[in-house]
Amino acid sequence: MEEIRIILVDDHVLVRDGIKALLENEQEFLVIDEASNGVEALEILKETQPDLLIVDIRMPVMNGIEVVNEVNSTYPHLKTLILSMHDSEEYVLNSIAAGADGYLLKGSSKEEFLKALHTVASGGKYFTGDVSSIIINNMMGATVAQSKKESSQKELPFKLTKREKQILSIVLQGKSNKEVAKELEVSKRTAEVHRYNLMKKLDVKNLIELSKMAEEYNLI
Amino acid sequence: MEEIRIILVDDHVLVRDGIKALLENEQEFLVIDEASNGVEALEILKETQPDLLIVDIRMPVMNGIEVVNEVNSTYPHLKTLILSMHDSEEYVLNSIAAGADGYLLKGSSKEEFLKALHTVASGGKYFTGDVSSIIINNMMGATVAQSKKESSQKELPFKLTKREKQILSIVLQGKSNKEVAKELEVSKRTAEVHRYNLMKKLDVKNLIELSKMAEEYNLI
DNA sequence: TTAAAATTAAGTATAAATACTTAATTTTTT
DNA sequence: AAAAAATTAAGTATTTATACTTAATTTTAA
Repeated sequence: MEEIRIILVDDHVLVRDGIKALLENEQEFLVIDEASNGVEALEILKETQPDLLIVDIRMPVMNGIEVVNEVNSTYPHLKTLILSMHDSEEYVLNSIAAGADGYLLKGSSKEEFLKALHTVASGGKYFTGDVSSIIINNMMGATVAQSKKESSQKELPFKLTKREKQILSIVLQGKSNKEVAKELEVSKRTAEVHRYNLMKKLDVKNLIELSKMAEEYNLI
Repeated sequence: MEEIRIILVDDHVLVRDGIKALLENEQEFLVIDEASNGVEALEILKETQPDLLIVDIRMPVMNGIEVVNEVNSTYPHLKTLILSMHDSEEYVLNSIAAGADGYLLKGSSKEEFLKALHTVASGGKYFTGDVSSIIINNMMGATVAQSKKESSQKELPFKLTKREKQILSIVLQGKSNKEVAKELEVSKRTAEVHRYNLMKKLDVKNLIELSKMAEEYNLI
């Protein structure tokens, strides 16, 4: 196995030196260059392409997340590991969105650091367990949603009749009363009344509010 | 601070004994009971309620994920930490869906184990970095989507003018042409024309389609 | 088996949106 | 400075939605 070529990007010399010292004992990693800010890093990348970039978030001129973003669109195969002092939601989520392959806190142990490097270098992701609250909560809110607390859906402060739900679902397809009427084989006036009644029940005064309301309470 | 009361759920005596031995040296944790499968665990919970459950996934009679699921709907405040031999996608994702607060591999270090316990006990989530590939990849597919490969947004097959975008955003708040006109201090007829033009550009024929389109191309 | 609720649909009136066209001003780009 | 694009707004006609009320049937629940 060839060694993994690394570029360090951090504005503190001490941090870079520390990491270099640490990696000197590991023959599978080779620090080939270093930069003290994002712009410098991108300059280096024009000439030398490493396998992995270890990037600090907070840096002058161009921060780590911007670097990752840029790297990701320009050199898609280059791996990026964020090394941050902070576990803020903003940093973590933006790192993921930017396409970072890993996220470590500077307080991590040497063992975890090396494990993260190996994982990321071999195509995996490594986000320290310390930031999993952020990731999982974001994931839950976005996709799986509830599960803890109340796993049932929001209680409706109103009750639609069966027919009204039918009309609602057709209305939410963008159909007019005339079209609703044709589809359900009733008079246009009937469709109008149902629509009128259900909008009154839901206390909305236009289609936009209606569709939001329907989504919120996942009617239909 | 009171000690954290724990119940161990694992079908291997040796594993339970190992964890007990490990936690005996930590005065903030107290193993109050143990079970060798899910059903047994739920039986115990009817009488004693701990703060935290450490659960193995593979168990006879009732597996760990089912236990977590059940615990989550019956005792929502009880924390659950999955201890697994495996980092399969199925296990990890199902654990999250079931509402587990943490996920550790049995190969974890003592330090990580204790950190995970503390994090979970205090209301956080702790998913070991070893499983972050799974979580992040799933997250990307589900929510953030692209970022690697093509990080740009969908190309618009049409171009709205600045004014049209303004009108659009107000229209999407459910406002009528009259209201749009008042807000932008133009005549109602002007608002009508803008609305007409933008709906034609977007090739939609009602508000529902318009709001879907706006969401899809994240206009506004 | 009644009473209550739901479905149907008409009447009446007003407001709003749709579907254009034409065209005078501004603003922006070349 | 000229051409192109954007903003403004009027005209005209038709369709659709809103805002009710009243009321005849059906269906459902007590």
